Amino acid sequence: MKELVEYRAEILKALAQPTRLKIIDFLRDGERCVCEIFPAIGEEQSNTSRHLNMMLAAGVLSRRKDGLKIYYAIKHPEILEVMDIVTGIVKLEIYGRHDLLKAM
Amino acid sequence: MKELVEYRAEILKALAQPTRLKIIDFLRDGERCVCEIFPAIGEEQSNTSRHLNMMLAAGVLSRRKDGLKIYYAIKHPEILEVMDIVTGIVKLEIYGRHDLLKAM
DNA sequence: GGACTATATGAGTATATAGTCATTCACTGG
DNA sequence: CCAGTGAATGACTATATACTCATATAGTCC
Repeated sequence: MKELVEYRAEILKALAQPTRLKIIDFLRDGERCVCEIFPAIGEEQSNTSRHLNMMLAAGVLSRRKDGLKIYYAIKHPEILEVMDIVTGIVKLEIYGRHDLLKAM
Repeated sequence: MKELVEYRAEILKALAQPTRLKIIDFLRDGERCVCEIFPAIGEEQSNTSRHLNMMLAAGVLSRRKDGLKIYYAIKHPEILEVMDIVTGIVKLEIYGRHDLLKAM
């Protein structure tokens, strides 16, 4: 039986990867189908599909079928709160480092 | 030069692992030395040290030396907010699954 | 049914990760 | 300086991860 700490790790791990972060960012304003997602983030369809399924399994995304298309959405709005907090921490951290000057 | 999305992933990754979550949980009430941390979480000293250093590098922990001992602490209180939000999501998720009945 | 579109998956590769055991480094007090 | 304690690191192993290319599924429309 899975421990609470493992469930927490699973959710955080589902967020802790650049490609998946791009997907989350892209889904901020609402659900999108795979055919919109993978060109937007610049990844292959197959790779994007795997990441989407992984986040679905972790409970981070939800999925809806509509004919041929499959729409994914952020399942819990709290995920976006987490993202905002982490972005804030990054900004704090960046002023203490010397290797990033862009994308602010 | 590292992208913003990579910094975010780095911080989230530093949190997304059971052993590291145990460390974070243990550091909730304040700084602790390595000699207190590794027995508390039930891991080897060397393994604990690696995780601590990893979280330090990611900007999640801070470190203070005092003689022989090295004290680690959670660097940003926002980290704890993230943890609380994720715990809340896990609890929501668990009621939709069937493989966890404990530790609530 | 057949052509077509959207998504998922199998198989493979290269790299990253978590962990162990043994050793080294850093600091302290006698 | 030496013995002892606390923390970090080297070397290694086993497993997980991200990705690619090719193929398989599932649904649509003629």
